[in-house]
Amino acid sequence: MVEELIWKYALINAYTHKGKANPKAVIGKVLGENPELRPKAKEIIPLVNEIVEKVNALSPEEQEAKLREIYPEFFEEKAEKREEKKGLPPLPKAEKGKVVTRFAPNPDGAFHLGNARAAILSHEYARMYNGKFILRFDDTDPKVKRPEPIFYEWIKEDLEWLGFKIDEVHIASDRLEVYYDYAEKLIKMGKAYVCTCKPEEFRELRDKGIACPHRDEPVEVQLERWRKMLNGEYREGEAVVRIKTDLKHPNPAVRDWPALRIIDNPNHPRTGNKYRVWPLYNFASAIDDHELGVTHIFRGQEHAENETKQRYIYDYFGWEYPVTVHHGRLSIEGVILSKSKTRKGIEEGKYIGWDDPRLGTIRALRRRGIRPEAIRELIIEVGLKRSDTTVSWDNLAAINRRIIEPIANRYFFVADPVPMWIEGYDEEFVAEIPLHPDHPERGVRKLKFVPGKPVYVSKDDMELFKPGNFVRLKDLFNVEILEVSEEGIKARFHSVDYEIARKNRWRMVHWVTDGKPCEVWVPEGEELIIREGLLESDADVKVDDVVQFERFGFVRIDEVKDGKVRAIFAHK
RNA sequence: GCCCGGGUGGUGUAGCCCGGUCAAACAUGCGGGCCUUUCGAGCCCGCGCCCCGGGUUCAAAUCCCGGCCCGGGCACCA
Repeated sequence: MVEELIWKYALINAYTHKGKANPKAVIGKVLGENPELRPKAKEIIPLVNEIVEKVNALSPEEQEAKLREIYPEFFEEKAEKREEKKGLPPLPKAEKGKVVTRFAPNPDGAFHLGNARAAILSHEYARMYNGKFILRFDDTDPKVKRPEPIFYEWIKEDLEWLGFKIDEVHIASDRLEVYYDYAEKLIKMGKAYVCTCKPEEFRELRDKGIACPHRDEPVEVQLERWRKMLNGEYREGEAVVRIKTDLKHPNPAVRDWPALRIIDNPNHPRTGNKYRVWPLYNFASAIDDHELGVTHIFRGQEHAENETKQRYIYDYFGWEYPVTVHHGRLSIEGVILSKSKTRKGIEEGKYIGWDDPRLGTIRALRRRGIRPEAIRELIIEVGLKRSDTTVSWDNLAAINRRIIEPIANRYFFVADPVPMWIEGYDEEFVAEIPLHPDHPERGVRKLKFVPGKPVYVSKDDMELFKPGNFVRLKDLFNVEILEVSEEGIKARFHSVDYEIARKNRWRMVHWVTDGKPCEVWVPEGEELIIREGLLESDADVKVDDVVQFERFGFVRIDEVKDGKVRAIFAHK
């Protein structure tokens, strides 16, 4: 009985590992799959050792035969094994139809790949559970991180471009009265107070764990001061509403944290100077997450401690805190993400705008021809890990390439053109080349060779052009290089057949006769390299097309103006 | 200083809560081959990892203790 079981696992183990079973692995499987045997482990181990020895003495053929005899199912199971378990793990405490998630950016800059992590996870889970996804603009700091009107639009556009279905949009600056109501409630409950200490003085007391003089004053006094905050009797910096917490909390920052403060001339892009009392992030966010029925929050681990603060409010009101998932920061190798760096670079004229191809904003990635699905896939692959991750551009490129490869039509682009004069072929030759090798139905482009006129080849291929070398001009013919000089290359026609080039392993290069001017912007870290060149004249490209310049890379057409083309490099 | 989090192939992640089906998976990368009018793509084969030390256990990537290293937070910012 038990022996037979051991035989089975020992044979499987031997079969899958070159004929030699490992006794430890066999014990593991026997006990792992048959928990009722575990108490008898001491008796089973010697038995396993004995049987493994017998199994290992057999030839692989005998092992397989024996395995087929006692456990033929193994060979069937093997075939149907290997189920992919791609995608995101299930969410704790999530019920179909009841999940509500939100993404709460400050519209003070463009949306970038780093923010996209929280956004995509939130949206993805909302869809996975047939729930609701809310976009809420956290624009409650008119001073330090000032929102700008354009970014409200851009963030929405970018999310939609990513394929989001946004169920609701809320704007914190529209909801100030709501926050005021809750603040007043907390004051009346004795859970919040108006503190008029100087910031440094408060900090000193706080660090010692001592209550400030205003904390324990009666509710009527607090309400009176709250009124003075609202009606302007207190100026900026003179009063702040604090939430009462444990004054001995190990983290001093948690102790009686500030909830609302005064800004004298907010000049807020949406509400102007209508409101002078503004909630701080933790207060507004805590109230809104409850008010809007958010069940699951995804945010960066830098917010992990804010949860401690916010929970005080939830406890005072008897609310249930949403499930939180904190992920690490996401960055991408060689791409600038930081909002402040980006802003500075734009002001200094270093970047051409928020969609400069060197940047990691969603708009910049889009401009380079990165598809939204690729970004989504990347984020899902990175998942929920709490530690920070830096993904390589290669990784994004690999995902993106798989997506655009079938759609991108092919063209010849010659960077830094060099003329090549060819002797020995006196007829016009028109090469017809499919727009996409796998999709002949899309049609062909025509490239013409005219005797007496040079063809242009790329300086990038210069090392192939050595006197005596042979190269094939792709889809045209093979030539022998005769001479290379400042003025260009002299070559002689050799043969038309591709087979000849193939057999001799001659390298293939691209060429054009009369191309149209084309420049490609190639972002390389901090640099933006502009490659000037010629695009085959028959190329009918339109803005937004993602195409492949053969042997150069995938690019997105950024502009077509007066016959001149500008493209932006995505990746090889 | 105080408070969190994390260390799995070259890189990025899964597995850890609940020890055995992990002789560790997936993607990317690298090497080789096949195919191919892109030294591209695709297909096939291969390479390569549980931070260190101790402990518990028949059995540890997984649990416990200690160490090392790396992030993040500690604003009247979000």
